[in-house]
Amino acid sequence: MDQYSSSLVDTSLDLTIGITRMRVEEDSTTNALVDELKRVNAENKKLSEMLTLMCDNYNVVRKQLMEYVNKSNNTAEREQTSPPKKRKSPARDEAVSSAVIGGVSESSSTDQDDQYLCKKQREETVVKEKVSRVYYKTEASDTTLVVKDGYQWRKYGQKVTRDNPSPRAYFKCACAPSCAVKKKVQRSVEDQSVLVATYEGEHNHPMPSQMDSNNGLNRYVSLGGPVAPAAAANGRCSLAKPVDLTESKKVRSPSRIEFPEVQKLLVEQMASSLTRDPNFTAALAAAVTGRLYQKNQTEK
DNA sequence: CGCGTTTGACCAGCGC
DNA sequence: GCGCTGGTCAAACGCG
Repeated sequence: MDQYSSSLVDTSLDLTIGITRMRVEEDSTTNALVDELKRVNAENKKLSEMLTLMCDNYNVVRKQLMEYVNKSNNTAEREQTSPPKKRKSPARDEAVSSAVIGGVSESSSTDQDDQYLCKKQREETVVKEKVSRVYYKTEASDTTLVVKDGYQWRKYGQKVTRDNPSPRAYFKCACAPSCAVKKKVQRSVEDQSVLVATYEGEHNHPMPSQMDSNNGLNRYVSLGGPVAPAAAANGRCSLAKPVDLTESKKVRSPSRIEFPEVQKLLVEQMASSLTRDPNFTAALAAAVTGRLYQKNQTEK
């Protein structure tokens, strides 16, 4: 019996030792996981800081762009002394403020553009109307030239232009002639799923309907500009209704970017835009690997 | 039948 | 001056 008891004690001791060892191993594994988690968190924090820095830089650049555009508009308005010509210069020499929708941004300037700008620099720039360009990301299967920007439009023409195989549609605000805003919609040459809408003029009436701002096919974020259509909404503008300029200003004001949800959307769009840019991803990968390499070197 | 869209014709600016 | 091109007009057409 004593022998049995002693073997039982030995077995229980072995078990205790085994459990303790397992716990120690488990603890070390947990510690290793916690360390790894801390390391990943630190990396995430660094990346987050980088992104924040990029956001700050982006905001600074955007602010400078807006100031430049406003300055150009003011200068052009002062210089606007000659009678308006019916046919305008290409949109490139106009004060164009752009927006980014669905992660598609305005393409960078080409050599042709540079030549054009050099040529144009010698000429006096006359801006007749405020022009903004908005990019709408659509479904690739969607072949219509309709963008849901919250205003009611009447199509009055369609034309195939020389530089783009896809047709360009011409729209007038349905409130015309009281509102003389026009827009041109054409698919992007680079990406057929992107609709490029060029707005000319400024609505002198509030948006017919502002319902369900995120329900539409097209998601959009405006960087500000003379005409800033809100997202997907349908409705007919009423000529009988008095024009509510305060509401109109509320709708068009660039300050709406300060709304948290819009700001969040802006960040999402920007992040999406950046991650789609191979140059950016390459630069980001280089930065991350560089930091990891640096960290490994310091640990050794 | 009314309204919106389509589409060919026409107009006017621009470059050669 | 002529041709090219973008922009607009308006009759024809389709849909509800």
